[in-house]
Amino acid sequence: MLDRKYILDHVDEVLQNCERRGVPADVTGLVSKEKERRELLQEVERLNAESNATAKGIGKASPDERAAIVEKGRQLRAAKDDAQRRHDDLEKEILAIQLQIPNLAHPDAPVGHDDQSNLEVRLGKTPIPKFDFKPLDHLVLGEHHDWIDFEGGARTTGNGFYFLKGEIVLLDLALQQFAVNQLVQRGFIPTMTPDLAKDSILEGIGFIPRGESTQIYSLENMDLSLIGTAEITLGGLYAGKTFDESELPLRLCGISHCYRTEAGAAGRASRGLYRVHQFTKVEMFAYTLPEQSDAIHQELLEIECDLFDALGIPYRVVDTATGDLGGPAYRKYDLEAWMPGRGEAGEYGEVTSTSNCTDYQARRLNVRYKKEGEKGTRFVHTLNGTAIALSRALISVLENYQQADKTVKVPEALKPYLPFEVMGTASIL
RNA sequence: GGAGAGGUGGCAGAGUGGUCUAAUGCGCGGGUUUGCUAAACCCGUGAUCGGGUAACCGAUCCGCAGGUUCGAAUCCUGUCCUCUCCGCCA
Repeated sequence: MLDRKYILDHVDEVLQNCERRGVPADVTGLVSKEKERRELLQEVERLNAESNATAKGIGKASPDERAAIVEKGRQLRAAKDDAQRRHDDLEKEILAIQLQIPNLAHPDAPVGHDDQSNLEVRLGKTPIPKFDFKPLDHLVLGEHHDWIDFEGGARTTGNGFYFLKGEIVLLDLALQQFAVNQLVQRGFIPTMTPDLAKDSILEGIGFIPRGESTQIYSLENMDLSLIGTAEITLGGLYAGKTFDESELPLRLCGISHCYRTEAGAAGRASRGLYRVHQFTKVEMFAYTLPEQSDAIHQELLEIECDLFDALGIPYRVVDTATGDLGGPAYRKYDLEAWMPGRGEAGEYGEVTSTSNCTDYQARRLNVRYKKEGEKGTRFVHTLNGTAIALSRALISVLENYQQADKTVKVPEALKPYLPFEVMGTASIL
């Protein structure tokens, strides 16, 4: 959510931003309603002040005077209630518009209406592998070794759910440990978060938990939903808090399951583990001072690059175009890993994403900081980034490290966490 | 899940319908006194929103949301959280 004063003072900029991001919002409606609301607010306050003054002297009034005062108070209250009601209705309408207005975009973010305008900004250290055989996709490999069982998932839970079995489970855990260890070394506080969160927290982060096209599973008769990412719980963790300046930046990482309905997202590009209803993710999250957020955003990106460089997986980094940013992000980078089994001859597929949400989420969740010697409090900035999203990381490892005999080598960086160096030889399982 | 107790300013803690729209203490800031520090004494001490060039003025805030009343920290309803005990359970 943008600051209301800022919107009023920068109408043209906000309108242009909505247009560039392809997010329609009735900004001019907000401006006129807000003007009307402020007039009503003054009316309410005037009536309140008068009412306060009227009630004050009643203690030492004679019975006649008392009756007059009560009658006057009654009238004032009726007038106030009426003005207040009109004010509150207006406030609701304004807030509804305000919540639709997306965050501003970083001036360097590429302008464009969709992901076609995303800008490739760099490549990973690992070159795209050359195979002297036709590489398979992860699903073929996974079914061959009985590592991935979508049939079992469908039987027990439904289409889009799966079991991991055998060596791939150890690979999954190794990736988690690798990522968490790297992050702890860099000063991130490791957390395991709830997999459920209140709808109000989801909304604060920028998700819409209920309704037709929601991507969120929610529980019946409760205001709880399954989280789509630990960003939700890590952002909710300090909702309502005022940090001391010295506590920031605060770096957290969270391990959680992630649940997504993926409504209307079926298709060939979603084969196998690429788009599933449940996966595990190690997520980075940071609360920062406003002046720190750009640098921390670069830091999160560097970490994501370092992790995939260390894993020996080729990737490219794209700077996300305005039209593909969604609501909360001010700037977003995606890492797209090379997936040799994807498409006809390999394609890049998104494996991580890091966003600087500036104060957009903090304003909704009311997360502030106080600066020594400064009056008042201001909103923190929040950032998030994927360290490792397990399902897609598994795809990139299986497909890039596969060998002609369908076995899969273990990335050097994961060897400390695994009791084998090659998967699929049936040596230990 | 059941029973009970409680949530008040940075902290502690009083206040159970109108002389205070929050006492008092601690903490914090300033001052007086004073070799220095300390003590003592005096003054001050929040947030949010709105109006005003400004000094300043007004409104709101006692977990949160409603309600009763001319008037609510105080009464009523709902709800969240904390603590104690019981039950259940990995």
